[in-house]
Amino acid sequence: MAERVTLKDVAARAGVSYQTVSKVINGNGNVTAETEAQIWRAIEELGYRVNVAARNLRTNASGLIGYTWAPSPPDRGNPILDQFLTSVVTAAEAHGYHLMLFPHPPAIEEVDVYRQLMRSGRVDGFIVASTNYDDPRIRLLIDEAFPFVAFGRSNPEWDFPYVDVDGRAGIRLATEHLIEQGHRAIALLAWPGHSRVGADRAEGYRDAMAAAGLPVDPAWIHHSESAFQSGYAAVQQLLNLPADCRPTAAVALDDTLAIGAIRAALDAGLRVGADFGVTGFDDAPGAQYLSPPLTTLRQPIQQVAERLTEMLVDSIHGRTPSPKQVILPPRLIVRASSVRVGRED
Amino acid sequence: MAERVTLKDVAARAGVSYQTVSKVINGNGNVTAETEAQIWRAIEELGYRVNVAARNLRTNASGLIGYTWAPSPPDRGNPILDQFLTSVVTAAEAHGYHLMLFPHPPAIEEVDVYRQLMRSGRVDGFIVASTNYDDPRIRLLIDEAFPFVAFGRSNPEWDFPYVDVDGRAGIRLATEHLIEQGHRAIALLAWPGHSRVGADRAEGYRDAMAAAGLPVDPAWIHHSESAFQSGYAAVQQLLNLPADCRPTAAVALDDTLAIGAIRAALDAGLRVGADFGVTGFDDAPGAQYLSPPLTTLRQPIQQVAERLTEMLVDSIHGRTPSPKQVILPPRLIVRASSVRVGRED
DNA sequence: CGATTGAAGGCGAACGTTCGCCCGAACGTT
DNA sequence: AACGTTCGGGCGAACGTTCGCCTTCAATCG
Repeated sequence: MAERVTLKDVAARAGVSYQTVSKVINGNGNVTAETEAQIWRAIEELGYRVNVAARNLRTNASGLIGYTWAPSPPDRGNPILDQFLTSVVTAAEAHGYHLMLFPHPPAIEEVDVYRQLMRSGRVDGFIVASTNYDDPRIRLLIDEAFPFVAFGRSNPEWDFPYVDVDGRAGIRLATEHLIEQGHRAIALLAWPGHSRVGADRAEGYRDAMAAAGLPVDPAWIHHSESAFQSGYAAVQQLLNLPADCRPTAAVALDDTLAIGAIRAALDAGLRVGADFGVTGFDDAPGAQYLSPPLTTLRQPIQQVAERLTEMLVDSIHGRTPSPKQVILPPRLIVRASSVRVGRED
Repeated sequence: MAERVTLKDVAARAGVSYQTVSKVINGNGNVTAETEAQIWRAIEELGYRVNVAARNLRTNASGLIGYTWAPSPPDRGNPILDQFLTSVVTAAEAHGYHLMLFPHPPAIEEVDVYRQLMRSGRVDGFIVASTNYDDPRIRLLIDEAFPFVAFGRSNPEWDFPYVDVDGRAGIRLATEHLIEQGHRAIALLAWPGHSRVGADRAEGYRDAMAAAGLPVDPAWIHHSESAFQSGYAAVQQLLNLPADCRPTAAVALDDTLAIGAIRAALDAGLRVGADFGVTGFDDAPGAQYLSPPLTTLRQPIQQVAERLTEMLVDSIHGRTPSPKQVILPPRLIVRASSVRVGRED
């Protein structure tokens, strides 16, 4: 257990007052180049590091950004958590911040946990993910005027800083791509319930179909949990439709559904790509190694993370981030699952 | 921006000194049930939360556990980071700690970053992952007597607390399983270089082969980067061996290699499972949805995380964790990629 | 040549806790 | 009746910073 080196120790060695050392470290204060050099030397020699607890107390800040995320079911990891966290942590450090994780609270205690973290001064700001309509966390943070940035949108009438990926444009791209491949009857594997993200992505499908003048048969739209089994079951049903309204392709709102869809099509004896097109969303690791490799949408996670961090740091420092809202486009990654090679139509 | 509520405010309302309030909150101090109730009421009414910066300064602790991890290449996510972090964060909170992430430092600055974090008092302890022989981080932390727990082993002569998964036993299980399926010529898809984990796992393969009295042809052992392409290339080469020494199965040290191996076998016209057995390691999300589903080893991540956290908290509080070293067995998950159905041999 | 200015750095105070020690009252013991 | 003990709670101090203001001294100016 090493002895703690404080400002006073450094000051004694450099022959100045300890407050002057503080000034040098923080870049304020007028000091000759000579004394400054002496101070830095003393710091070096003693291996001094500022005591963050003391600094935090004095400056009333913590240097921490709070983040939590909904744990995914064990059979289905969060495909982008790794990348996301890496990017956020790196970007945060560049601004002198660190990321503090806290457990995902049950919905009932949700706002309480946020309130406690802010009241106790444990974090300077939040990154709020998995947003939804009427999100109570966002409501709270707006009301308390506490710094935060959301990864995802919420109620349009609420004015708060967020970064989001344009799921609607993404799914539109995927749908257009399938149309281009000659598909006319295209199914949609969507999510259940009233999810902000799900609704947004689904719009992209309708956009593309409408723009191409293609009718949408209600039987083509499946709402189900994001799970392999759901995707599988959905496509099984779709393939049982009468031939005149049987879809030849499916746009899935996420990769997991898409993988189930592929398997169902293969099991039905279809060649995925040539006979039945499938697209996903997320570009989960391994999507490229499926057979056939999955066409999907890749989110610009690193950019998202960087923007989120910059905007949050601005908010923490009392600056309004500009722009206050950012929407980034995903990129369509075309692989074999959606491509008809040498088709005749 | 809400006014900060301090101990003094609570004390004034409850009609006691602020130090008494502190005592009540921390569970020390002798107070009548009556005054205690009054104090708690005042806390409730004012919505008081302790100021962690002040507490940290006084107690010389931060309530934070530091963690970093090597970011995985974009095409291959960390299959277990999500689960691991969820488990650690939850376990830590149960002990009053939070997890602080910091960017993975380049090897050159590695120990410096750890040193700074400890000197500045930003964290009370570390969880050190991806350990290796002669790991400089472990050396540093032992030397400085700073609390930490490793996820993984290092030099056997170093005595420090760790939790590890028994990769050797795991790979042995996988190999034995393949032998049981009738395989005699079994290849090993191993990692390059001098990796602690890689060496350990590879031992399990030799164990099983030796125990079954099976010879190991050096041509069966491939060392390469953990990547789809490596697994693919390795199996291509293996299948080109003369028939009398051509392996009929492969044990891979991780799922990524295994997936490459499966594809190579399929592309060579073999039925994976029946003609050519493959096993992986990690049970990556999606491994069960491959075709064929992948036989693999699942690490008891949640247990690992819980043990790590308990042990670290013990260390932080100056208690020697007991046991000081924990090795947990992985579980073999048998799926179709390694099973010969109705084979005749 | 005295007054003014600006740079260099010292100094006191405060941030909100926790910790150890003290004190008075009440009680029981010899 | 004098004494020790325990209980309930007060009080001063300290943790290591940062911040604003003050002092000193030399250089500049009218």
